[in-house]
Amino acid sequence: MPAEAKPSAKTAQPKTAQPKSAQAAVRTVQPDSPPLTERQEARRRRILHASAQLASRGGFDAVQMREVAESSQVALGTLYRYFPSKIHLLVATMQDQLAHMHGTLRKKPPAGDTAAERVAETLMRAFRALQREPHLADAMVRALTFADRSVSPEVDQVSRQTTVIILDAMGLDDPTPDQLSAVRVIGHTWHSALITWLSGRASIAQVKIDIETVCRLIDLTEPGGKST
Amino acid sequence: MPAEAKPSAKTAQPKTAQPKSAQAAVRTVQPDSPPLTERQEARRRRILHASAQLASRGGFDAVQMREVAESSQVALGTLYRYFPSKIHLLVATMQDQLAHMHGTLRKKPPAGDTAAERVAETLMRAFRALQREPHLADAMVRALTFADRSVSPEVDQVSRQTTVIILDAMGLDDPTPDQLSAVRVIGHTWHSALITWLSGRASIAQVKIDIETVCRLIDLTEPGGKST
DNA sequence: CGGTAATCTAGAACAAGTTTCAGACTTGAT
DNA sequence: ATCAAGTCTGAAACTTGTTCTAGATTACCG
Repeated sequence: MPAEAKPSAKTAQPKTAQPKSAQAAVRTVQPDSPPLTERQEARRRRILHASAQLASRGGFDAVQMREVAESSQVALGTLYRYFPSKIHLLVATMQDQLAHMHGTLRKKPPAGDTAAERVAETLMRAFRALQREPHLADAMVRALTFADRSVSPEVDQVSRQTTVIILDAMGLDDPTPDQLSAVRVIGHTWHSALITWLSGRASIAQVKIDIETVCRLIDLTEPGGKST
Repeated sequence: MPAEAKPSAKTAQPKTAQPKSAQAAVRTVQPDSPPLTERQEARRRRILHASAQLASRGGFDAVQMREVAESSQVALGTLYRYFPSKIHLLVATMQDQLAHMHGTLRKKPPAGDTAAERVAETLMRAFRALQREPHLADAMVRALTFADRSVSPEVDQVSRQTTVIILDAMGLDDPTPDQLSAVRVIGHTWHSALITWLSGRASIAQVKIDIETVCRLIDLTEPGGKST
């Protein structure tokens, strides 16, 4: 009955399926969502690629839906079927990049002695990676913070991915509520500091200091921390 | 020669002045910029009022430039002369509201024993105020995070204002670099936590926890703190 | 193979932010 | 009072995100 499966509003969109890359690492996504045809999978990848490419040049504004459609050889309507809005598209692009980064980070675990050091090192490493593609970073981060409720699931997924990366760096498997809260705060800081840097309101040095500062919170929640 | 003074690109708009950044940490606004005529001042206020009003209803999307112009009895072109973009307008609206809030907060200083407690209390109070106008909060915060470099001066001004509020709550006049960094991190967290709440990804309780968590950082930087 | 339902395409159409323009209006100086 | 320069107005035009439509394609079932 259906033809190429059906990436309809609940299917092909970035929301669902991603038997993709990082999943193995942490169960990146939801198990549901009808599988995509190979051609559909290919289309999806072409779209994400075009998105990242355009973003790498001019940033958020350079990612124009018509251009993405053209670049990825897909009709505008189809693009919208896969990604219901520009924001959805860019958030999906971020999920993609994050998964990639997580994989990279895993290969070379940070070497610090304390959890705080390792987390700070990891975040700075991620930050350095973003510096290499500032426009892309701009597009993704702007999309992330501008996203409204209709994109919550996807944005939440990105948050979770970030949390996993931080917990990984801490070397924790089973964090206490206190630690989870600290991790959330670190995520907030990382995110917000990134924005101030992207908009030219903070220097790289300042971002570094802020990250190091917030990472001290970890010591406070560590069982054997200084406050014990 | 000029007529009603000239709110031209460099005047009435919030853009100008930037002898700023950390300059006086309190010097809320720019001393320069040609003074506005009374009628211009009135127009500006009408515009900001209309903006806040529309935002209080539907949030970011409900603030449509044509409507703002109509509501404030100003031609569209004039609106754009005063505020070069919707983002500029909303950020200016935020400056307005922030100034108002700072005034309110000053009247009833927080009563906590420690600086951390006072800051947390102050932020939660501000948070409660925002809860009363969630749509307005949404519009302002989304504008703030979406702002690109062309709005940096204004956004920076908002950051500074926030910093002042926090320092006020701490009861500090002359913060150390360490403390300033902690304050920045608290600002990041406040901002980002607000976003997660607005987009429905975090509960009020969670925001509270995060704020309390990050405020503990203050203890770490306090001269007589536990780490000394 | 033929049928059918869903997908994809091309392109028009719509919405809201932003720009542009000609002409009427103000302001401050002479 | 007059004038020059800058401001405001009203309306059209332009841009880019998003929606809609009719028809061509594709996938899968029997």
